[in-house]
Amino acid sequence: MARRILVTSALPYANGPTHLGHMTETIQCDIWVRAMRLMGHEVVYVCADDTHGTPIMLKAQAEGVTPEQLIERVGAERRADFAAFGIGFDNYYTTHSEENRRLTVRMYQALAKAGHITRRSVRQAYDEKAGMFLPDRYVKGSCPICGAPDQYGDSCENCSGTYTPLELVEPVSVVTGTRPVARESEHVFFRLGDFEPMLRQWTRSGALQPEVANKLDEWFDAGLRDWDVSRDAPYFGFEIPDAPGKYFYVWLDAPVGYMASFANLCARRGLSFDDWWAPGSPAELHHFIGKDILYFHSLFWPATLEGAGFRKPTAVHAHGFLTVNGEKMSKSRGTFVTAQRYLERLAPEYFRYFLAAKLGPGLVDVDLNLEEFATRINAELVGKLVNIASRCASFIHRGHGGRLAAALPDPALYREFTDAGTGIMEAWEALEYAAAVRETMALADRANLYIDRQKPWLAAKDPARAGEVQAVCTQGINLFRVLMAYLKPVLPGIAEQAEAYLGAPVKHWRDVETPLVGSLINEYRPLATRVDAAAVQDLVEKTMPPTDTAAPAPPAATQPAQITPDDFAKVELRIARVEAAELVEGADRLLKLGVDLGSERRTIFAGIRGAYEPAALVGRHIVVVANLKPKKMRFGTSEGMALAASDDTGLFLLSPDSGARAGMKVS
RNA sequence: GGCUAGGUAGCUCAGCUGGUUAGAGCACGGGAUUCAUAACCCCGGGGUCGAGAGUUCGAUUCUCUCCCUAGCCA
Repeated sequence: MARRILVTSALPYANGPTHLGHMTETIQCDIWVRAMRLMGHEVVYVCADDTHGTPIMLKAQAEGVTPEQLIERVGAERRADFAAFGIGFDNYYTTHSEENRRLTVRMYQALAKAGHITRRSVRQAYDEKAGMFLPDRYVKGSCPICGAPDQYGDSCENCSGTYTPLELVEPVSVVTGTRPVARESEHVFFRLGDFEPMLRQWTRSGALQPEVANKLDEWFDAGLRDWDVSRDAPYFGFEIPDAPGKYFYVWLDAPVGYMASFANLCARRGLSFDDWWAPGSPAELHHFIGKDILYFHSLFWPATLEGAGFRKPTAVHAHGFLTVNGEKMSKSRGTFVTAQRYLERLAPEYFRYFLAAKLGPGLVDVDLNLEEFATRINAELVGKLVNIASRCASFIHRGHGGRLAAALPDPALYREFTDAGTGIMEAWEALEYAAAVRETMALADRANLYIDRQKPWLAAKDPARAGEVQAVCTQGINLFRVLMAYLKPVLPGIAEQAEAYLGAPVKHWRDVETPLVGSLINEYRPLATRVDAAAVQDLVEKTMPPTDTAAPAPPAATQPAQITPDDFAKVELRIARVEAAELVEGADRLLKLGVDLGSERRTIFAGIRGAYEPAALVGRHIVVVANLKPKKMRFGTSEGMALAASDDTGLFLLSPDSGARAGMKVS
């Protein structure tokens, strides 16, 4: 029976670039969405930028732009990054929207009317110079408990003690560096405790992972406190209707952004909002979140929904963080990998595959070990899976004009593959991604073994056995097709290419229960290529060794290996004339060059924006690598590489002496 | 400190409600093969299943204590 499912991934905060941590979240969610669709369910997948709050306001100030300009820019970057990684949102919206304002106000008023809102005065740190109240994290000072210096205003990293900013010894405002003063202000509170019986029941209803429910018991035991949902001006957010100068705390309107994004989609797609959000709605509501925001999604969110007369989530799926080479993502360690940095080096679906191979339903962190990443892609994805198609394709083409045999020689084996589908799809649904990938790859081993046993390359030497060759390879290609269907949630792009190659789309995973026989298939082109281990290692920045010794690093510590003239001859260098040059929207370092190579025109993206004005390049002759494999980037495909010299003092394009013409070979 | 997870081959992990000589992939050693993107196939070495105690005819699997790791504590 087809289910109706609304899925959300957590709203990324709009204050910085998208990184692989964000991608981990959305990819897990996107795989689930695609899997559920492949099972025939109706799924709507929405997300949005989380745009309100003090950090956004201050960041915009620091950049000299308005908050609206900041979130507009970040939003555009986010959309592009998510699209590049194949995240198939039905809608990616923003919490700074009219729909969100309307729904947040509606929720607040309903809560107030039902008596779940209360007000009282609180004392807070106030920065007189900036004229604003300071969030806890914007006050630093020495820990009042253990005396550790330079601690945030909420808790101590040294002794784990918690306190308020006003208790800090020698407190300092992070905004202005001045000493904050205590000031009273009336705040609006949500009475979370009103919902404790409902929450206790809901958390054990199957909506949460067992370990999460255990965790919540701890919070129940500690007692549910009122939740402060207001902030004083200046604040970037929605003003509270009956409290001028007060704004809704960003965490109140952020999850409402799920509803707002959906409402915005309703208007475009003719869906009924209430069908999905009214109490008792038969539609399911699934939230995917990071474990850091469990508190908001498992307590405040269901309580505010219930109190305001909406349905509650069917499930909240929390996941762990992404670590890189066993360490937290951190700028100082060089392990902070932005989506951009990844996209400039590797194919997005490789990351999707790696994650799927590692992810389970729990809260454990996933480690991106770069060596393992390269191994899994090369050994599993390319060496095992894609290899099945690759090793069969040529036989079907050479002897049989691309036509598959009329029947499978081993229907029982095929049946084993299709029978495995139920279990694999169930694994996707249960978020047991690693298990699903493991089972699929075990089947890939069997497919390779089948081909190895049948040895079509031997039969191919005997014209009388042509039918056998065709049959065996038809079997192999069909086994491959089944496996691609199972991995389609993870590898939507590669799966589509495979479907195009076979001329048979897969809309439902059961579509592959019927084998593909007797039909023509297209010319095989590699569906995935091995990754270069160096490109993978380059994801993390080489961090400078500690400079305690103050000794300068020895120059060129590692000499590249020597090469032969033959090695050099592999590189085709040619003179090119720059015909056009332009800035690339959204890329800080790139220029897009249109170059004349004598016999043809090429587009090349070069990371030289910092050193050259586009206009100054037009008409210049430069040196390019002409036989470089085209590289797909987010902005287009780069069909070569422009050579330039560089070190930390600057970057300089190479030019030939006058007389050289476009297309000339350099050797 | 409290709580939540986890500690199984060099690495990443699988082992459901306790039951024959503890498994897979990668890595490593040997062999075979050449259709395939040095891919694929066969064989092999390698583990006191964190430590100790208990329950049991029998525990990696259950109980307790301890050690270690990660995370959470609004």
